[in-house]
Amino acid sequence: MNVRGGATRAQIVDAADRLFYRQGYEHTSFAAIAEAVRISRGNFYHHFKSKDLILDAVIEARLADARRMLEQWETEHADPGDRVRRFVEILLANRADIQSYGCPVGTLTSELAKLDHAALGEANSLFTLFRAWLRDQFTLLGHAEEADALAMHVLAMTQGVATLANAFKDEDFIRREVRRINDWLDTYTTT
Amino acid sequence: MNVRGGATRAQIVDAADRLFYRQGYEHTSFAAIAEAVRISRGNFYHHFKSKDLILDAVIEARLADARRMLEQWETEHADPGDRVRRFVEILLANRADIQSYGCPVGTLTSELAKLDHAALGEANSLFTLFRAWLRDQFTLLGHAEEADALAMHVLAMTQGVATLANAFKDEDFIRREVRRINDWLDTYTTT
DNA sequence: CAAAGCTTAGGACAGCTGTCCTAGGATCGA
DNA sequence: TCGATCCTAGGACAGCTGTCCTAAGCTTTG
Repeated sequence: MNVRGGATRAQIVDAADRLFYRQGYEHTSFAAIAEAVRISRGNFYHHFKSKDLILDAVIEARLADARRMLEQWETEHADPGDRVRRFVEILLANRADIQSYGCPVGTLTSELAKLDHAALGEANSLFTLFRAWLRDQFTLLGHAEEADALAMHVLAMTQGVATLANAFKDEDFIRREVRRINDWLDTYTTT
Repeated sequence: MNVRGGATRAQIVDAADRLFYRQGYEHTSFAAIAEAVRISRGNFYHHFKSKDLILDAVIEARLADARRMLEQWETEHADPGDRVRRFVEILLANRADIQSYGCPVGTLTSELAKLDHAALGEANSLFTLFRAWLRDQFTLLGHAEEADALAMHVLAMTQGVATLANAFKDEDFIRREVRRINDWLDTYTTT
């Protein structure tokens, strides 16, 4: 593969990622991605034989990013409680995008479920990644038995906040709910 | 308007409602709705000049249904706390649909947001309806000052549960979270 | 009964979709 | 330098989309 070849492919995945997030998977056409990368549709087809394959690549890229992010947090925070807090604070860090487009994981999963798309399982593995990671943190905090339930609860709260923040575009609401989640976390993380 | 005319229109709205919920708005074509109602596309166009107008009618129908439901609850439960519990228990009553297709309000809102669709405001008014109703209940319970924040919190939790139930298709998770929400509600509803 | 209006069917239309083909240009290895 | 491989462009294709038209049937009203 050429030097530029890999770069083009990465650009396609990058543009598709952004467009899928902002406009939805189905609503984003081949032509739109090609235009965003400024290549012809013919060239496009050389890199990805079908739209489904772009989706696969996008999900893989998101998975890789997420893994990198979680590993990063593990080096930055020794305390598992702080790691969970860092996870919840994604809502604040990405509040602008969340208000405009919702959660990238939740909205993709829900769209693919409605489309009955083959890649739904892969998209769900994004949720599974976070779920397992959160479970590990709660286990480290000494709540092994209910760790998975707690992980799911954190996921549910963040998803709910993202959905409503998208609907009402209310930044104060996000801050309030993050504070509430953090207060709740204190119950499980106070030394 | 003929007797059968109104019935056909209602059938169209009904079929569109179901299809929009199960497949998403964009993914549902004129032809699919027409086939579900067993009428020709020409006839279809006589009742609705555009796809957007069907969406408007579907949202209006959902709003009317929701209003009826909330009024019903007000006659059935004298205690505002019980009314809020009844709201949360939608998650259990509709658990099969929620696991398959998510929340009808949340998924529609999030799809229309991505499509940048003109009817997004109308779809959001479904959320607003529930928000205002919940706010009223919390006000009646003596929490006027934080009533709106509590209403939003209930909405957020139910949305989060719906999203994850859809992703993981886990009925135990739904039951667990409903119990958790009810426990939380006890804090605000115990006499 | 007759006219008017409502309802229905079926097909036509342009535009967009994902897919695919061909052919020329760039880059690499020997 | 020369052949092989990769990359790119542009267009063709069938199929589906929402929209619209026309003409025939039906129901209601006078």
